[in-house]
Amino acid sequence: MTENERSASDADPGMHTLRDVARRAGVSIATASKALNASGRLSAETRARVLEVARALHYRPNDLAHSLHRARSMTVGLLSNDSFGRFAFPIAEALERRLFDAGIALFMCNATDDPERERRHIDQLRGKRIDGLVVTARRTDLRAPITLPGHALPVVYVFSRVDSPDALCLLPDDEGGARLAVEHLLSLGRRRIAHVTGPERFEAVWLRAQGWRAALSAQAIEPERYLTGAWSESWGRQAAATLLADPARMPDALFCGNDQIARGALDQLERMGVTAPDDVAVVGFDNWSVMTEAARPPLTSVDMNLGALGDEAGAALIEMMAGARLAGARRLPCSLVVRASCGANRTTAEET
Amino acid sequence: MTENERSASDADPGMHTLRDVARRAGVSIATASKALNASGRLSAETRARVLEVARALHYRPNDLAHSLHRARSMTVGLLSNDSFGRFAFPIAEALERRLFDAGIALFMCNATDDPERERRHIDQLRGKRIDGLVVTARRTDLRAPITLPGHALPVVYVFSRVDSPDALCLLPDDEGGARLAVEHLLSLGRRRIAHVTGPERFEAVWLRAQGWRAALSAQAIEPERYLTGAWSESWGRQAAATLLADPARMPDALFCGNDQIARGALDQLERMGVTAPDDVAVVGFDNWSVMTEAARPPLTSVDMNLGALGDEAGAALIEMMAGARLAGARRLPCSLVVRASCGANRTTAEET
DNA sequence: CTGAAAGCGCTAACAA
DNA sequence: TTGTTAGCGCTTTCAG
Repeated sequence: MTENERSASDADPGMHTLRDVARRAGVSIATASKALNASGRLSAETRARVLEVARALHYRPNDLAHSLHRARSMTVGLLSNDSFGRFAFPIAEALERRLFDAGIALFMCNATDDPERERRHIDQLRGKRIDGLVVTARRTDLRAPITLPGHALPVVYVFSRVDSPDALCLLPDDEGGARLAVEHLLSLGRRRIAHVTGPERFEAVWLRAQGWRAALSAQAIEPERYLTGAWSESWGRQAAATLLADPARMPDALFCGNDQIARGALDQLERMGVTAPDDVAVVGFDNWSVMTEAARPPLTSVDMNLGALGDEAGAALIEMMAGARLAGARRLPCSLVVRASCGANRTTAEET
Repeated sequence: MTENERSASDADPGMHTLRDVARRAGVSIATASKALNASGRLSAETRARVLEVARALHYRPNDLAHSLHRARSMTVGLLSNDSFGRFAFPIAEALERRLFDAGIALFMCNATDDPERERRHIDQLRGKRIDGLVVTARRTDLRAPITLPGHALPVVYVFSRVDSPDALCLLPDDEGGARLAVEHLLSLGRRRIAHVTGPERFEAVWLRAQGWRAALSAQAIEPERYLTGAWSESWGRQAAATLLADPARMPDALFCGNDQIARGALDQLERMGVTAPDDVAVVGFDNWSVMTEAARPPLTSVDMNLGALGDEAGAALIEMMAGARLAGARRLPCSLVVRASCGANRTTAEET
């Protein structure tokens, strides 16, 4: 009876069970279990025989049965209340890696801002007996907390904010990131630093503006020339044109709310014969390589360290699954990645 | 004994079991099961009582137990051999939606081109007793087939290609998409259509070039001026400069291998005082809105319909899980999304 | 050192 | 119409 008695070419041979292994090794199921889990006391010879058979049969224990027994599924849900876009993705990736390294599998759930869909996803996840849940989004704005009926499940909100004080929310420190950018411009001697950013209904917009104001005020500079618009290149172009229209009030630096705006602004500067960074320095936000590298000159930008955020979310969830009670809103530091657009020729990143 | 006997504020109350429901409704477990599954014959009164209790307790059946019994986990793995980027993501999203609508949950696995990591992921998925597997990638190039030891599991490769003839591979029709683009340019009267594209080691590069050649040859036009380089804007700029250097051989259209190249080319045209689309029409590939909308003029581009690809992958997998034996490489049609850069002022999409 | 038995939560025969 | 029982695959006492 060789190992290919049931070969992969059979029509759905199913997978071997512990019973198969035990039978073929001539031991009881309990013994086989002990051998495979290295638990209990067993003769080396028996253990070796069981392991040998298991390997030959490509035996893989059934996690479903295991989970049923242990009441722990080693499984976590990742719920995005928006399609996983440019922001949610780096987070999801780092999270997945962290959890996988801890032996935890990740269910991918996309609710696309549809409450009914979200409800059904949560129901499905409850059925799967997930041990934890990560909620993420495209924006860091406030959302309604997840309610898990009659069941205290560890939940981490990442790049997503919730009102409840006992919820754990992991967010980028937008304000600190903005301060970092503006302080860098100040250190390079810029004084008339304008801020061009996105729609004011985004929390990130006013946090970043806050950082811009704080950094300027700290140097006794009055923050003025604050323009909000869309998150687009075309808004960046338009804003730059507006800012440069009056030569008497010409800024010497632009801190932009995202990289697209910054790139549009750089474009417009060039069209108007204003050179960056000599005449006007520009700094963006997001450090999105597609933008920073294509911009001319390459764009200095604030990096939200989304990977670190996802990693931290995984670590926090693992702690919570082990019983820790984590709560509150934690803001993780951003970094500034310096490129040519701000007038320094350093290309290294500096951490906060 | 009210429903909040075990409220969410308890320290990990766990979840209620069918036994709890049965006990509280004063029936046997089997009866409760029948009531909840609407199976067997039951008095309406009993059924109602059971359902009422179940609702009050927020009872959710344990899918793990169910799966163990049915030997079907209603669970599928999504394995990306590269981080989910711009291409894998729209696919993943549509796939998730399709599977979720069929009651199937999706495990997210990222192997990041690391074979050892891939192996461990597959092992984990085997343990979870997944009913199917979707393999995806950032590129459509050939990869090694997944091997599932001793177990015939339905596998769909999407945006990812495998040599085996009995593997099902779903891919975009790159060649057809390119033909679509070039035919459109031809229909607008362009004749000297150059092709600027990415590195030749990408399968997509030579497929698209193939389409470009085929469309031209069909009109008895000799395909010439074929330039390969990086997938970047800066390559697009450089290539455009090269193509326009010799006024005697000036092209009247550029078909680009992706949107970044196309955008770079448009940029360069403008810098050289060549107006698009009047002097030179430009068409891109990918229909990546970040690029097409920021480009000036807005960029006409080929859309690979990645969502449709993901949806189709889900549908195919569901069929296979039901016993269908699907195989072979299927190429799904691309569409052309017409914007201003090619000289037409239509803005509607036309399907292949 | 090894095996028999109970049980995780659920479903499906089969009895009553 | 309802209940009893066995079993999905595994782990874990507890006897032998």
